This record gives sequence, structure tokens and C-alpha cells, in this order.
Amino acid sequence: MASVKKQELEIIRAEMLKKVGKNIQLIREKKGLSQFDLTAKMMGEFDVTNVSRIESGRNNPTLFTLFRIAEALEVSLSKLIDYQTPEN
Amino acid sequence: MASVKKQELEIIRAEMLKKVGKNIQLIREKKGLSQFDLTAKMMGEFDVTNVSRIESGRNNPTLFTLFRIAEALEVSLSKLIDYQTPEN
DNA sequence: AATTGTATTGCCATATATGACAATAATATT
DNA sequence: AATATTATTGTCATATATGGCAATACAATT
Repeated sequence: MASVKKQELEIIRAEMLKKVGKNIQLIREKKGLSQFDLTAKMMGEFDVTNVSRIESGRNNPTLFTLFRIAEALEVSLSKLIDYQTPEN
Repeated sequence: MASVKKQELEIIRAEMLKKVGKNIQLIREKKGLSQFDLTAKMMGEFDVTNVSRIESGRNNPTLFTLFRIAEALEVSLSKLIDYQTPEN
């Protein structure tokens, strides 16, 4: 596993971030919340621009950020990042 | 929720990180792997010292780091960070 | 006690997530 | 079309996760 090429790793990373981001966006929209609404429900401060960047896979959020988003969306952390590596 | 005090937020964060870290450690040990073994199974490079810091809750790992750990431990991401906010 | 494997801690450098704000784009809604 | 709401993108500053390495601590075994 550690032998994955750097280029390849970047692709895996991008794909995963995009997938989880999309999932977050889906859950948010299902709840009828705007990105701003979400930040308003989050514990502590969170800038709305970062929601956009996370949902589009541009940012690689920290566990604590994911935790706060999950809380605000009233779903479990597991549900939020529900992701399985695609089978080959 | 955004009205949580900064001090309080810090406590919630620390508690969550510690819990998830313990969970990771538990899964790793159940698989009979040392921290070093884990890094060896991870995609790309990962420094062993950071495993220690994550497991003890000192670090706030990124989603991609959690993803790589999950892969190496052969569990789903959801399982890895399986965490529920304690009921009041 | 000595050795060996494992884990923790400290330090520094680099990369990047986030805060903050402005500008632009995209999407309703009227 | 005009306006309002929402989302995206850019830039800069700050905080911190990670890479890398050394030193120390801890645990188990002999």
C-alpha cells in the first residue's frame, strides 16, 4: 500500500474528498439548509466559504470540522462521511 | 449551537479527538499491528509519530489521513470514527 | 539489569485548513 | 430584466497537521 505512486495517491485523495463533499452537500440540501444556515448551526465559528470548498472537494477537512458539520446537520459522523472504496 | 463558549468548545473537541483516537488504537491493536506496522500499510508516507499523536487525541487528523488509516486497518471509514455525542 | 521492541515527546520545516473579507458567478423570484 | 439569495473563487493571515528526526520513556523478555 505504501507503494502507491504519488500521482496516483493524489487522484485517490481527490476522488474521496469529492465524494464525501457531495455527500455532505446532499444531506445539507435534504435538510433545506443553505451553506450559510449550516455555518449558523455549527458550534463555534465557521466560515461559509469553507463549506463550499469542502463540499466541492477542494479542502481536506479535519475530524473536528466534520464532527461539527455532522452535529449541525443532525446526522452521525459515520453517516456524514459514509464512504466505501470502490471495488476494482 | 454557534453560541457555544470557546472554552467549552475546546473541551468538546478534546473529548471527541480522544475518543476517536482510542477507537483507532483499539482497532489497530485488535489487528495485532504496531503503530509502525500501521504506517507501513498506509498509502503514501505517514510518520509513525503522528499515529501516536492521533491515537492520544493530540492531533486533529484530516479526512484523508483517516481514510488512509481506515484502509490500512481494513475497516470502513465509518467504523473507524464511529462516534456518538454522549446524551445529556 | 540488559536488551529489544514499542510508544511518547520535543523540535523544526513545510503544507494546508480555516478565518476573514471582497469580488464574481449562479440561481431563484418577482 | 432587475433584484435578492446563494454559491464560488481569490487573496492574505494564522493556526495546526504532517514529515522528519532525535531523545526519552515504557514494556516485555531474557
